[in-house]
Amino acid sequence: MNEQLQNNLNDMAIEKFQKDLLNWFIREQRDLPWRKDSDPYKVWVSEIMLQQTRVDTVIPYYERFLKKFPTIEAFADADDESVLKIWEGLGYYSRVRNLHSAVKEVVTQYDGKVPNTLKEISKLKGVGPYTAGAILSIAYGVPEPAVDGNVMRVLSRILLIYEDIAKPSTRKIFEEAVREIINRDHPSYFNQALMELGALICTPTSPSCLLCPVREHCLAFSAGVEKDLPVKTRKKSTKHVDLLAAVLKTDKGKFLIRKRSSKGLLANLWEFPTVEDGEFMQMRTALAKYLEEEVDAGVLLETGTFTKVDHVFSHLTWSINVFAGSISGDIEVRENYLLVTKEELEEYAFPVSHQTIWKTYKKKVKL
DNA sequence: TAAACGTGGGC
DNA sequence: TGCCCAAGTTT
Repeated sequence: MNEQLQNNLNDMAIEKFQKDLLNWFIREQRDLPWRKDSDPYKVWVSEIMLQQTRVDTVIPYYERFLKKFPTIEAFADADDESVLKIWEGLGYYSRVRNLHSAVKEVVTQYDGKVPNTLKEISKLKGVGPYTAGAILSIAYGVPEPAVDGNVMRVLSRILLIYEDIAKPSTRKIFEEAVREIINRDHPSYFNQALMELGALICTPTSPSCLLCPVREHCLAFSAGVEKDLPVKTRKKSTKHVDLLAAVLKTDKGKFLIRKRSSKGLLANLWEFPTVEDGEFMQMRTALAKYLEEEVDAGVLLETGTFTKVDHVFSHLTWSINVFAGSISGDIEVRENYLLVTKEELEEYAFPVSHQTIWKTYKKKVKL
């Protein structure tokens, strides 16, 4: 450990810090659905949902999820389509694929009991260092660090740490610090209190230092540099992709949808047939011809696009121009395609961009 | 290590 | 509008 950091830790009144922090947490913590009990399965589900996702967004998903899958066995038995559907709109869909896979492993290999050791729990898919520490401390009372973005922000200020928190290697520095200051009698409260402080008081911009229960321990506050911390380099800008999509209806009123690849972006979700808007595909007739080959049937697209959907991901943006059209003839769709009624369509999981396409289609085109 | 991986909210 | 941010993990 860096010598300056070690000195700062040595100078810290750790017991007083713990007491101030824990008392504040017990008094001020939010009433959140995953704080009603410490069932390891429920803690696990909540921690996966909360990765890179706001509390307000997670709450309704968490409630729905546990209503549908109340026990670890119930979730283990779920089929892949319903698993994806309940995650629809939450983003980072590999989270739920990994969670499902890991839960099945726990049920078969650990008799349904979530492992309580760092070594075993860390082997589970989707359980990284943060989530491992969170489950161990919150569900089992094990004094492991659970270092997330909140903890790095809070401790960078309290301990005056100028390491770049955008770098993967930096997390270890904060884990070492937490190992020195964690309250070993109440690791669950301690870890949650650090995160809660980051969420409510020690916020990224304009922290509420005058309300902070541990400001007397905060080196950044003493030095008046709390707004300069944490140090975080920013990522580069996103790429742009132009797409063409088609909402196609048969004369029997069914719609053509397609399952995305099991790898990469939005894996396994469903979408309206889409192509990149390259040199060959920029014309409506070229798109129709392409679709005809895909479904081996006649495809007729309307003249103009009925909507344009712009969607921003964390690492790229899509601009989708969307046509409405019809399919006719003896339709034999390929493996990953499906013809469904409008009611059936709603049972499948779509990315938000294609939900938007569907809503617009229903509103201004035919339904 | 850097990049991929979603979405919605705040300013 | 555009950029940053939110209880990260995988490759």
